[in-house]
Amino acid sequence: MTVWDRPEPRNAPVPLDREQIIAAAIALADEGGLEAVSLRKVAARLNAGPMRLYGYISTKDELFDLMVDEVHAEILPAEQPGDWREALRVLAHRTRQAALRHVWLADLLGGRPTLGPNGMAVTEAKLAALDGLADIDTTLRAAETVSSYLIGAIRREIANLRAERATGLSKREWQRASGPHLTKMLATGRFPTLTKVVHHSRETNAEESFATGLDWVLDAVAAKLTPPSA
Amino acid sequence: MTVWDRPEPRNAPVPLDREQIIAAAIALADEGGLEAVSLRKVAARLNAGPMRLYGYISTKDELFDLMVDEVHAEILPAEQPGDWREALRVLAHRTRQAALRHVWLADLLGGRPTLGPNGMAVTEAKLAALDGLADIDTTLRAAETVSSYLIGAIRREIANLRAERATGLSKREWQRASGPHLTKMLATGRFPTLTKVVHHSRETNAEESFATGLDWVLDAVAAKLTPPSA
DNA sequence: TCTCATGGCGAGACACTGTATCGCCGCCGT
DNA sequence: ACGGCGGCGATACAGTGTCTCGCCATGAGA
Repeated sequence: MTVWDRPEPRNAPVPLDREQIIAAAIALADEGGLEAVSLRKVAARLNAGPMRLYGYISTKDELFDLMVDEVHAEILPAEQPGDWREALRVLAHRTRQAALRHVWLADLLGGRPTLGPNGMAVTEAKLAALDGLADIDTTLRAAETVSSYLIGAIRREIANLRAERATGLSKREWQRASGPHLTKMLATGRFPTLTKVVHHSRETNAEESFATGLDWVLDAVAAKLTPPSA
Repeated sequence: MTVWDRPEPRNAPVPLDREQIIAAAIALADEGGLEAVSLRKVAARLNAGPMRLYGYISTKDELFDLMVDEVHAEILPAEQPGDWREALRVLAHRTRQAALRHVWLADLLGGRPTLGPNGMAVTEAKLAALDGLADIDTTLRAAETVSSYLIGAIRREIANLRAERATGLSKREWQRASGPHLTKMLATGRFPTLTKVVHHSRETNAEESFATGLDWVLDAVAAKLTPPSA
């Protein structure tokens, strides 16, 4: 065996730490979705063998948790508005934007408790915005209600976005032209209200829908924070 | 080769239709979660080879869609209350109960548009409950907002439930005893509000939390359906 | 400077996965 | 009784997450 066919002693012996692993995994997910993330591919991107990762990570789910936490760092704004409502609104919109940048986030959001440092910082920010405006239980319920709406709305939006992308058409076009199944379903007459809505509703802008629903939920929260009797 | 070692001409030649496949898949998922559902195992449960399923199903994701739609059949109540608010409340609670019966539903809810007949029937029911109480766009927005809360709240609840089950303790116990990570995190002092909430909030009942948040959202919807000016 | 022990690393193995291909075999029509 | 057809499953393939184990490069000690 000559020097030439002997493998290099190490392929770019990058020191390799968690951050790099997470970054590589996120890059992979951004490009090809969550299912494109395999430990082998993440390792390959770092010029390492698959088993090397297990020094920094103990399971694939743990890697997903770390990815989610990393994105939560993007979500937390530099500075928070003093107004609780504005603070929650900003947090919500930043979460949505992060999900649009990293569509795979929708698959993970709400799937596990967020115990990472950044995720907890976001939770803290939500609670802090509401702190002192009502008793603790109401504060907690308010934060949870807003978060629930957030998770559901983002998931729905991304799900629709993917469906549209799959057919490559706008929503309106999609349901009319490329959705023969839906058309047939509606034609059965078993869904009169749905049919009416589909045909007569305005062309919807996703961001506007999100913002409107969010405002409604915030209205509801506001009503509970400042009880009408007080 | 004798008769004895020759395989039976067919292992219980069950005619096999979609319903059975879906039922088998749901049973598997109920027992071992979504990841316990593999085409091989589903087929085995029906005394069939894996490839047999492809006559009724074209991909695994499609099977998941069918499972979700099947559960939506459990969700639709026999009869709907006339009161829109009560109708939506019943629908929401039935969805939650279905998710508690089939925890894997939380992983799928909101992940793809619901285009199955039962899923669409549920959507129809939601819209029908709100029909005529406002213009079409408001109706749609209301239904979507409630659905978003529903998806997020269920996902969060199931995520927590799984985390608790993993440690085998009650929520309170969990965060106090078995969550050394969390304890350490809170001890850093970077999450003052969260810490306060964790220590001072009431022991929470999941169903009550869900119901309360739902009521808030329904309040918000009610306010939009009957504008204060009218 | 030479040697030895240590431990990080990766090759390989294992038990699976979803899905495509293809040839057998039982059944139905003639 | 025979022939052709078609549904079915064995087999194959490219992948997956994770475990085990032995190599080899690096450090310490003589």
